[in-house]
Amino acid sequence: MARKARTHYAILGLICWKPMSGYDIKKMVEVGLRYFWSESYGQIFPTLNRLVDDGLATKKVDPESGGRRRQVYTATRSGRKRFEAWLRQPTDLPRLRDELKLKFFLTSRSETDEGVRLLEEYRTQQLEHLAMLKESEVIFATALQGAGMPEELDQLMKTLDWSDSDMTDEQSHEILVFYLTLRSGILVAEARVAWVEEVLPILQAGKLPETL
Amino acid sequence: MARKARTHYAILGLICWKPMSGYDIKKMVEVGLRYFWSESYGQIFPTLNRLVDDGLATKKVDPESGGRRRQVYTATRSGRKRFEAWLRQPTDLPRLRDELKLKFFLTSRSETDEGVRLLEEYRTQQLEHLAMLKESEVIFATALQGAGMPEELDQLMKTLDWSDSDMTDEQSHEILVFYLTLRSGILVAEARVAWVEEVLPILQAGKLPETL
DNA sequence: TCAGACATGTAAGTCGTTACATGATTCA
DNA sequence: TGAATCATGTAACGACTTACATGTCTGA
Repeated sequence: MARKARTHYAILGLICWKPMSGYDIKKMVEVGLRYFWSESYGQIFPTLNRLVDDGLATKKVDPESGGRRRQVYTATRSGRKRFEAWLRQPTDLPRLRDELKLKFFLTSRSETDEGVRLLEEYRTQQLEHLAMLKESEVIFATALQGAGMPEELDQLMKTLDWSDSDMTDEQSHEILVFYLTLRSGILVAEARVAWVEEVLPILQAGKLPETL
Repeated sequence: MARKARTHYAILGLICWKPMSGYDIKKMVEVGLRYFWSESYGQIFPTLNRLVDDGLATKKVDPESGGRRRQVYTATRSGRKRFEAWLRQPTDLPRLRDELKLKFFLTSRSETDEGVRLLEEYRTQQLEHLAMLKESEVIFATALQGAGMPEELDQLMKTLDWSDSDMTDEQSHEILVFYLTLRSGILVAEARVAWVEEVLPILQAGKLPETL
């Protein structure tokens, strides 16, 4: 397998988690993992077939499927081993390429106004993102507090192949993990907003406050 | 130019900021921008020549250079215009692909211990990163408070072609901008550590605290 | 019957890193 | 003289997205 092969392991991990088709994987990523991961069809299908070639997964046609025949992929024993070995390997920090900070830096020889404008754009963007995350947070928290299963989780439930009437401990644990990863997105977005609040007055004053 | 062409604009922006060679750009990125950007030689040199082909930059040999002849690139008028237009375009959110959160999610059907281990690894990693950032913070703050120019800034000073005896207002403004982008890295790293502190006890308890 | 959802896939191109090749100068 | 550093560049690969092509079933 290739150098980092993050996509390979992401997909291998998902089919270890639960046998799935390429389409299921895409749904799963869009509904549940979108706060910290993305995959496109152009990666998913070639990768799945590559996993089969490498003996890490098997493919079989789902006999129950209506529509075009679903190809369901399942991790083999050696696939699981490979996945578990990857889990234990040290994890790189996410790649840093923050376009807005680059723009901000590059305006340092222009008018201060330009930097202020960029910071305000950043704040607006992050606040919108935050609002979206907080909506999801409420949905997950409702489910976790046993106060019913919000409609918005239905699609996720279906992808996970759960019946909506009975929530087992394991399912509730999985919803908890969704919630926890979501919290991380919220804390980071809040930190970015806090950064703007800290930095705007300094930039406008042109210097650090005396009280540092 | 290509779809997003972040690298093109990053490099164009740097030579608008100040005429530089490919080698200077690499240094600049490593010393000053590394908290939010990266570029490799494999991108820098082809991109610089592409900018010349497109009429956005000019190349000339630096007559004063010892060693192998330096090729110094300068933005043309149309290069500057292009760069300024890019600055005003809406900025995408950074791409999300956080490998550790993926691992954390994928362990949700394994033993809780595995998730705990990953969170602790994340905390350690972030704390190390934070310590490094805070060292740099002290260095920049010292310079900004006029308490002398720390040795560690020498390389940066040289890349920016400043003599170390006189710090003009403009130079001090640029150091301020370095400092402000650094603060952003610090706030985000702190938020990630806070996330671990929040999440570890919840994961170990297996449920949200009653007091939510 | 036909729009829309489900489902799988490919081609082309963009984006980015790593490893390597090369050459000149400085200084111990 | 020869190691370190400054400096430029390419080839090969790997990572990822977008747009497109295709096919099947369901239900209005």
